[in-house]
Parts: sequence; structure tokens; C-alpha cells
Amino acid sequence: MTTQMLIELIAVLTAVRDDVPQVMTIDHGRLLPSGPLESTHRSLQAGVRAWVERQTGHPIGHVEQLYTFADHDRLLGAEQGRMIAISYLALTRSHAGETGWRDWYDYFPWENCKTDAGRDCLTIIERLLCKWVAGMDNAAMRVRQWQRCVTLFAIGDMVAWNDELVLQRYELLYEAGLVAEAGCAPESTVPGRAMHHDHRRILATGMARLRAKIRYRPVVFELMPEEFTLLQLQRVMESLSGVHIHKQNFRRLIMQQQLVEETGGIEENTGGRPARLYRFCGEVRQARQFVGTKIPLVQP
Amino acid sequence: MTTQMLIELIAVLTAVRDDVPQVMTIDHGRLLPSGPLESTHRSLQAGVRAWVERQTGHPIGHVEQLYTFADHDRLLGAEQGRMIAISYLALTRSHAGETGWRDWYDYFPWENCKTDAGRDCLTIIERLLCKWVAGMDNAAMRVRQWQRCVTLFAIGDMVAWNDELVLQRYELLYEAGLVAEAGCAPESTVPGRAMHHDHRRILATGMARLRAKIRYRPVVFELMPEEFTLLQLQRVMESLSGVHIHKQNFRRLIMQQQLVEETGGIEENTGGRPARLYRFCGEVRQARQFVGTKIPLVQP
DNA sequence: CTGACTTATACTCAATATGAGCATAAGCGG
DNA sequence: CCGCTTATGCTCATATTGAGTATAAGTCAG
Repeated sequence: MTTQMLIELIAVLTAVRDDVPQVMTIDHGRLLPSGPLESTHRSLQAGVRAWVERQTGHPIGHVEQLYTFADHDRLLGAEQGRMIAISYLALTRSHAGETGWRDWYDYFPWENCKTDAGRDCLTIIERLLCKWVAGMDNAAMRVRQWQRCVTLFAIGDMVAWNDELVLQRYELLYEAGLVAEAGCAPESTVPGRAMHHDHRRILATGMARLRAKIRYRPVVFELMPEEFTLLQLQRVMESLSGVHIHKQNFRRLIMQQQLVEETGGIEENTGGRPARLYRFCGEVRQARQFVGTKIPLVQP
Repeated sequence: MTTQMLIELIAVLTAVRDDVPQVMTIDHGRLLPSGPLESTHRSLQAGVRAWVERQTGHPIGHVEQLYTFADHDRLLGAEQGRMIAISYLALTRSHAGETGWRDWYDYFPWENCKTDAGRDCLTIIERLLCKWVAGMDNAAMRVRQWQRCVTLFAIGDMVAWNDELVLQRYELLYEAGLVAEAGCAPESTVPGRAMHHDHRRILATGMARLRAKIRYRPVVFELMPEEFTLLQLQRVMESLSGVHIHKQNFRRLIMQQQLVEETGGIEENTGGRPARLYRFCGEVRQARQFVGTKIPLVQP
């Protein structure tokens, strides 16, 4: 009846360096840190921590579960039984000169619509999707799938770009055969680095979760240094979400939510007027544990 | 190295009957439908569907993953290996005269602050928590834990009740030794039915997820009949969230989001003026797949 | 048939939140 | 000094939200 199971733990470990969100990888950027659950692991989280630290030498902070997979793809041979993957999102602060870190947007250039490179990538995608839809037999199907392309990739500015749909966009590209993981020809592939197995898909899940979460929980501060200026905070939010923020409104919102307090320090190297330094209010966070970090996001 | 694993699938199957949210149970309300993942199951979701239908005879609709557990409690004997539980939230429509359905609030009476019974229960809890905190040695700990009680249970109306913190509240009561699952004496137990293992905790997870999700995704309609009046929709939202809604504002929000359309039909048995019947707009939902169902919730 | 009571539906109004921009401050390098 | 940068304070129109009033259209008791 019950077959033997192999449980794999996979981590999307994220940090921000020089305003660029990064993910920890192994195998030259082709795999996320991962390994089987062992009997010595006291819990799933402990197992994730153990594997990440063993493979990358990097200790991790905040950890939360993402998703558990057991797809057809993950079926091993009949003798070995089934494979189940439990994925986690982990956040951490600095990382001076460690290897294994890669930019998020090396894997998902189209998610970085703030930059010209991202917009160029979206132009390519739009063309390829158009071709994909045009090649369908069924007219109703064509309409339906084009509608999907339009909403997911905000084609033709009838729909606004939704930064949280990272996974849905990746899955559409996969279905359309435009990513290397789908086994397509290199010339019809969208820009962006591929990964082994379904690790890029898991990375997409983690990015989506983080983009969603920074909007209603003060998790950004897990990625910030102890002291920071408001512009630094804003740049981190922008790079994570891939969307511009109106500076004055951002400050207003952060201040009125009382998530940060002045340290009294001053950052001089701003390139302009010196900026006040702030720190995250851990105490207030304890008291009103469940407030959000609303951010005024603006379209590019 | 790797030990043998037993994967258990657990479902929080929810429906609404007569404006009361209900959960499907087995073993006289002491367990959620559950069973081991078998090699015949094509996927995890398929396994959940199979177990629920086998144990309850009820086919299920919308399914989404909740959480994967592998706590210490779930460690089997050294020979058998470890046990992992993957829990799912499932939604379904009607259920005429089936057995196994139990009210949510039989297990979590304090979550139903709309009713007098719920408010009475909260009074009892407040007293018991007060006693629990008072019995602590460490003064700093006393302050910290009382702060936690105040925010989670909205004691003393400095903090507003947050209906999404179902799990956090249950965990606080567990820590305080006020629920039967914590192995406490029956006389110092908070009202509410217990369950075997950690199934009540999993139910709390499902309730919290659903309460959170109805705010930003049109999932309520999975629980509604084909046609309904706006008051019926409102009552379902209220009973799920356990919070009152301002009637006129609710209508305004639902209408302006264009989530529903008139069927042309009229419901006569309202006890007052007859009401128009509506249906969920599936087509619009397809087009703008990712809009939310904002609801204007009001404190009691 | 009338009046009390129910629910349905339309509309108003004030308080707040949000998006966008202006203005001034305070550093830099020439 | 000027022109550049970023920081920070403030205004203003608009949108969203919370709360209430007003009216419509049924039921039921007498």
C-alpha cells in the first residue's frame, strides 16, 4: 500500500545586496540549496537550516514554508517510491563576499520592469507569446489564452502590471514552451537563466510570496541592516517588487505607521543632503504584532 | 541516512449551511478526514480527494494546500520512521442531510464574536488568561504575555479584534494550558470541543486561511448556491469571518467590483421586501482573474 | 384596510487615505 | 557663486471608506 518516500527540503534563501535582490544557489547557479530530510533533523525547519548551512556556509534568519510538491515529475522509479519536496522561503541580512549568490533577475529578467533590460525582455516575450497564440487551431482557445497573456503581462496597458503574479507568468511561459525547462529550442527561448528540475519554479514561488508579504507584514526589515535611511529602505522595496515608489508618499506611509524610529545618526554619503538614519521598531512590532507595511506602489 | 516516511493527507473541508460554517469530520467529530498517501494517488490533491470521498462520501470542489507538519509529536517509533502531515483546505457547496458535518464554532466558540455565546466565551477566556499570567514568576514575562493576550483577544478595546488570528489565539490557549489537547484538567478548560492529535490546530489553520482569503479573492462564491441574494452573501461572509458587515456599504462594494450580475429572478421569502437574485460572474472573473473581494468589516 | 414590522435599495455626507506634485533645505563640485 | 544631488516638509485634488437617512415593497396581526 504505502510506498517509501523521499522527502527533499528546498530553500529559497534571499538577501539584498547593493539594492539587488539575490538568491543563494549551488551547482553554479543551477540549483537551490536542498537535500533530503534526515532522521537527525529535529524538525523540517531545522532540516532546512542544516542543509543551507552545510551547502553554503551561510546561517539563515527568518524562515517560512512555501509549498509542498509531489508532482508526476517527482515520481521516482517504482522501486524507490515517490519523491516529495517541501520548499521554504528564508531571509537573511548581509553576505560579504560569499559565493553562490545570484541576482533574482538573472533568472527572471522580465520581472524587473523598473529597468530598461526588463522592459526589453517584456517586448521579446510579448512577441513570442503573440506567435504562440497565433499558432493555435481553436479560435476560442486563442482568445482565452491571449486574454491570459494580456492580464499576466499587462500587454497594451488595458491592465496594470501585477508584481505578485511571478509564478503565474512563469507557468504561462512554461506552457507556451518559451523557457528552457520546458525542453524547447534555444532560439525560441525567452531571456533568463534556467535551473535544474523545477527549481526556477520554486524560486518564482518564493519571489511571489515575498512580494506579496512585504505589502502587509514588516518583513523587509529582515533584509535591511541595523540602521538605514528611508531612501535605502525604499530602494530595497522597489528592487524586491520591481516597481517604482513615489518617494514622498512612501516616507509618509512609513512614518505614520511608526514602524521605524530615528537613531539620531546621519548618513553623509548620499550624494546630496545628508539623510537621517532609522532603525526598525522591534518593540512596537511586538505590541502591535500584526500590522502591515503598506507601500504606495506606482506604475513605471 | 534517510528514514522511511509516512505521509498523511488531512483535509479541512468546509461548507456553509443555514449561514453556519461547517467542517467535515469523522470519528464522531474527533478527527478531520485523513489518510496516508498511497502509491495509487496520482498527486497530493488527488490523494486528498480520494480520502475525503472514501471517508465521507462527499465529492469536493476547490482545494488548496495549507501547511506541512513534521513536529516532534509526529515522530513515530525509531523503526517506523517519521510521520509527515500535509493539510489542505477544501471548499464545497451544499450537503443535504449528510453526516459528519459540525459547526466551526463548536470547536472555536470564541471565534464567533457576533453571537452572545461567543462573547460569553471570550469573557471566560479573559478571566482564565488573566489567572495564567498572574501565576508567572518573572515580571517581564508577565508583561510580555499579557500584552500578547491583549492583542490576540482584543482585551480592553485598546486593540481591535482581528478575525484572521485564529491559529495564534488557539496556540496561546494551548500554551496557557486552557485547551483539552494540552492535557489540562477539565475544570480549567475553555469552552469548545477538542479533537484528536493536532486536528483542531489544523482546523484553526484552515479557518484562518479562509478568513484571510475571502478578503482578497472571490472564494466565497465556492460556498454559495448558484443564485443568491446580496443579504445571503453578506450573511455567509459574516458567519465565516465572525464579524458584522455594514449592509449598504457591503452592497456598494460588491456591486462596484462587478463580481455578480442579476439573474432576473426574485427571492420572495425574505420576510420583507423581495430581493433580487444574483449570480457570480465567472466570465469577468476569467478576464480579471486576480481582483479581490473587498469587504467592509465592522466591529460588533 | 390599516398600521407595525420586516427587508431591499438608493442616496448623502463627513472622515480618511491615496496619488501627484511643489517648495525648500542642505550637501557636493566646479 | 551656480548647477547638481538627495532630503524633507507641505499642499491639494481625488478616491475610498464608514456611517447614516430616506424610501420602497413585501408580511402579518387586528
